[in-house]
Amino acid sequence: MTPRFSPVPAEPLTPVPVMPPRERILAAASDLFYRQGIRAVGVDAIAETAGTNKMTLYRHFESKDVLVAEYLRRLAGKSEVFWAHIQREHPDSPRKQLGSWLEAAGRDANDPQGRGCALANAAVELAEKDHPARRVIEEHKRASRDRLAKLCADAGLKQPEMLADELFLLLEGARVCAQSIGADSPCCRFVRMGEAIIASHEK
Amino acid sequence: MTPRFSPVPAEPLTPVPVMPPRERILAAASDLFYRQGIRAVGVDAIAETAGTNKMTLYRHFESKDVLVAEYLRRLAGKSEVFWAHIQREHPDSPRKQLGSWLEAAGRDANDPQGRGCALANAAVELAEKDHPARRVIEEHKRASRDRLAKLCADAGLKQPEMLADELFLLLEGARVCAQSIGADSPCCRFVRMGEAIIASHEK
DNA sequence: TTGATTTGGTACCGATCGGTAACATATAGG
DNA sequence: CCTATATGTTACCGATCGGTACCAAATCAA
Repeated sequence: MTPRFSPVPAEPLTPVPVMPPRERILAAASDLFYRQGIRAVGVDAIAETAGTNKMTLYRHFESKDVLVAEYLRRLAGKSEVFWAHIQREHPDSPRKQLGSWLEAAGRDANDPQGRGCALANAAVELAEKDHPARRVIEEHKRASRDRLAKLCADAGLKQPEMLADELFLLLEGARVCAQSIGADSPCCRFVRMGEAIIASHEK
Repeated sequence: MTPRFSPVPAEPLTPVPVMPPRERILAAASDLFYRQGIRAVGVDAIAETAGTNKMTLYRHFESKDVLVAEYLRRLAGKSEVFWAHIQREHPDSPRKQLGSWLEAAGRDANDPQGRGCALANAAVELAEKDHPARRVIEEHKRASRDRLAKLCADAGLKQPEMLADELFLLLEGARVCAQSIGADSPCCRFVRMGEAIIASHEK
């Protein structure tokens, strides 16, 4: 059944200017890398999901590895935004900031769709210690832990460095635990544990 | 330079009966999977490392996925042996058993060659929720946490269930943190943190 | 010694991997 | 309008992936 008339020019699905290819690729990569794992996702799949092709992908990212690094860098950036947010939320109460952090972390660790921390997962998947992503991962993790330590100190809690380490590892553990044990796992009690640990550092 | 004489028959490198192929394959897979990651290692590499070939590998394991599952099952078995060990070490002092656990966990989390918990890493790498390895992982993690809870209860500590969750997540966190942050990371202080948390549950 | 079972070796399968060449098309700026 | 730049399309590269067919050599039990 061949068309007898020239087809009506199809209107673009989104009349507003669509995201530029680079952003679409990054968005597609974010989704696929996080949900399926970095090594499990090929560049073809990313290009297709982004509604483009492999050539355009390689015009914007010189290799899959630097795409991975950029994917993680963006996530680290969102984390910065989050820290700024809780600071703006309670400008003069480090204690409440810590509460916000704990609550958000708990939400994050208990997200049924979640697959833990993308940065930590990447560190597990990318064993090569010279992978371009590793710098991003280490810097982000170190910065997160240090921010937390500053918060604990500002909140006037006892042994703030140790408290920060405890809370940091508790969260890292909860996020990886959510992937190994499914439902009804220790990470369901994350917030309560965090509160108990904080309480044990009260003066 | 062609050989002028027929070569002396090479003696086997190990005169004693060598490990059977199945064990060699499992040993090779353990080493490679743990150090490089499961998805990063192909069956060819495993067979070659095991000093055999792909055909023999597939005669003993119907697929790479069941080889992975068996690799993890063995590790879970070694964990059972460890629990039996610390129980035999201090038969009538749950408190000392907990001390042994903490010390061993600390050694494990701070091993510079280590790459964290192989079971947890596998959970991160194998996102497919119907992968044969996932049952092994979940059962092992759940059993570990429950053993720890029993130990905390027997040791007569306050809120043993919560304490077990805290220590469990602390260890999970330390092992994943060792991979993301390199040296000088919170997991260096793992044992001290564990002791502090235990102390906060003292009656 | 015979016969059955277990290995090793090699070549191969289709699929996919990361990455590129070449060319056509669209878009935008002057 | 012309030109430069960004994007789309297609086909391809060599390498590797997980998995198998086939046969020879070794091993072992009877």
